[in-house]
Amino acid sequence: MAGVSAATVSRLLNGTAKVSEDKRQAIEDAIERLNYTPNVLAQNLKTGSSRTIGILTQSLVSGYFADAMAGVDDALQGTGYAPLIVSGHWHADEEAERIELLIARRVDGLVILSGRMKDEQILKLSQRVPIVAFGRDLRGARTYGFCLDNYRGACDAVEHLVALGHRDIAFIAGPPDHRDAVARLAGYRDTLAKHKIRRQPKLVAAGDFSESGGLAAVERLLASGQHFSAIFAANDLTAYGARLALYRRGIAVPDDVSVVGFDDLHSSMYTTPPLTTVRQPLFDVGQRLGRAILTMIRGEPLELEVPQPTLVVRESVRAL
Amino acid sequence: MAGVSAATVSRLLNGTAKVSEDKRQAIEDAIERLNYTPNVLAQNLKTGSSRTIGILTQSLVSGYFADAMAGVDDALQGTGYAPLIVSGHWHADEEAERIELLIARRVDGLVILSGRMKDEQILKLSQRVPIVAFGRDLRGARTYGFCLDNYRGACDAVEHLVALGHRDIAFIAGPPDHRDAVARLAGYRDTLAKHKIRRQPKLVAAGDFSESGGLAAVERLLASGQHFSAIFAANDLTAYGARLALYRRGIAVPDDVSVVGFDDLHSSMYTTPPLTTVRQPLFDVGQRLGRAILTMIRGEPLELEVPQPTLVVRESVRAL
DNA sequence: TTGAAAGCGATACCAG
DNA sequence: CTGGTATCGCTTTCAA
Repeated sequence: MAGVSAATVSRLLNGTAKVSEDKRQAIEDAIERLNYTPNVLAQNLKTGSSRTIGILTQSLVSGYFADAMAGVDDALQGTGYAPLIVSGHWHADEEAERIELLIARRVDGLVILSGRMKDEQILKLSQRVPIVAFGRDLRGARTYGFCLDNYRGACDAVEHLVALGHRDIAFIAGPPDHRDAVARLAGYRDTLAKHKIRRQPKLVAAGDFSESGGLAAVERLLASGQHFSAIFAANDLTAYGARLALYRRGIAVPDDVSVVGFDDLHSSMYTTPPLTTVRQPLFDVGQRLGRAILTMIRGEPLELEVPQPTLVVRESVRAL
Repeated sequence: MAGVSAATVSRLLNGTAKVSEDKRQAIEDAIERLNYTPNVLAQNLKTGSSRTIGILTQSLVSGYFADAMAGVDDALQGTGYAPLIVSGHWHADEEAERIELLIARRVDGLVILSGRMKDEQILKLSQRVPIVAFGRDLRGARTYGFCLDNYRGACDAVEHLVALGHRDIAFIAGPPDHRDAVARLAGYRDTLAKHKIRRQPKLVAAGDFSESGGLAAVERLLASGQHFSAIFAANDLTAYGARLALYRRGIAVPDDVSVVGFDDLHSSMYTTPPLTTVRQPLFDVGQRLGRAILTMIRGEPLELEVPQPTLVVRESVRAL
């Protein structure tokens, strides 16, 4: 329609070579009139790149993962890359399956958020596609993975409680097979030990990173008869559940019992009282992941510094 | 490697025609050894279908949209279609831009969750790709859009309050340019009128569907000196903010003031007290959207019934 | 600066 | 049942 060859159109659109002014005009007119959009699929087939980044999350409805995904999305914005998001639902098999789906679609890179797959599996996958991961320590030619320092975050939380005079501090744990949960428990234990606070096994209750788990844990804690002036919950959701259990028993927060969470979900700013918690900068993490995978795809060396969790003091803790 | 033509491999993989047992074996061996995965991009180019469904959301971090997305994802599961998610951030221009990106990637269908684009724009877009939308009433050859009955949901909420003896009911509105927000306000007004409760303009405070908006609204409400025994918030986030504002003033919920929300986010089950609210079955909506777009792609006629919002009574309201 | 032509990896029609 | 061949829409030499 513009009276030129396809090659010329391609060159104009990609800026691959100079195109004379009159042809440029003609081409742009035709594009306008035809409502033409290049077929990315054909481009991909030719170039071998889909300009798509696969994101494997574990949940589409979790505020925790959502923040990280938003960060990745933000980093991809304006780069010509689009995110293809799939969820593994915390199930190794499903994760592997969804990743195959991404690879079949020829994603140029993969961002993996947590999960239960083995590190070796990921390493093997990285032969097929560059990968950056969050929630695991990975280093390789086409792989990079990092964690936040959950141990230190937990230490900070407990230090805070201890500094305010708390000695009987209960802990509601996360899933024992989750590395972050384990690190947080270790931080709790070690900090108590550091301050020579006697360990009371009854003060550690099992949880599962969910509100209902936190609620049930507090009921067990209360039933055990063991005294505690503060609760450190393995994550914010757990803290929400704990807070509700306390409310049901008429136990005031923070007047009767102090509560500290972990993650700093958006909503933690608006709980009653606003929750003191350890902030994980997930959006920031997501951005770094997004930028990292792009750098890796370009074949440039990547230098990443890992952000730190920080204690956010709000109103759910009081001094004893 | 299997000593057969590409055509035969294609036939085997797609079950398009019978393939003799020995060749089948040879092909499968080769696939195994080569770690071969069909290049979906090339398939797409040939078939003209990307086996991808574009989802336009407005926020990656909102529990409201997350539920709907999870529903779509669930409906797509096992169908061979994968979701490509982009966010418009409540900005018409950005929405249009992100949709172009999806179309350039040749998505086979589009799921649009809310947004600020004009219906006409969407109708025009539907010439290029089939579209199902949530949050707008659309009917067309390759378009289908529906809303939940926000008006009725709001009526139910206010009826509940009135039935329990509340007369001075404050309302915290949503963005005035948001159709759901408008419908909820209308439901509030009409229900009061129906019960011959005098309209008190001071009892309607502006909000923006966010926690901070709810918090500020309650402060203004309190400052106005106008008495109210209950607050109906245009959405749950607003209710959270309202609840915190009340807490800061030492006003108990529900003893001093009752609070009702709208949406029924997950976390509303664990606020203190658990929030009475109007439930929008977003996951269900997402599933229907996912199934609908698939039906539409197959060219089958679609018959959709729209689910209803329902009042979920929890503990943030008391009888007067 | 431009066009012709080859080719990316599949599918589908046509013979046989 | 199977192979050859054209084709999908684009990018990229190679010549002109």
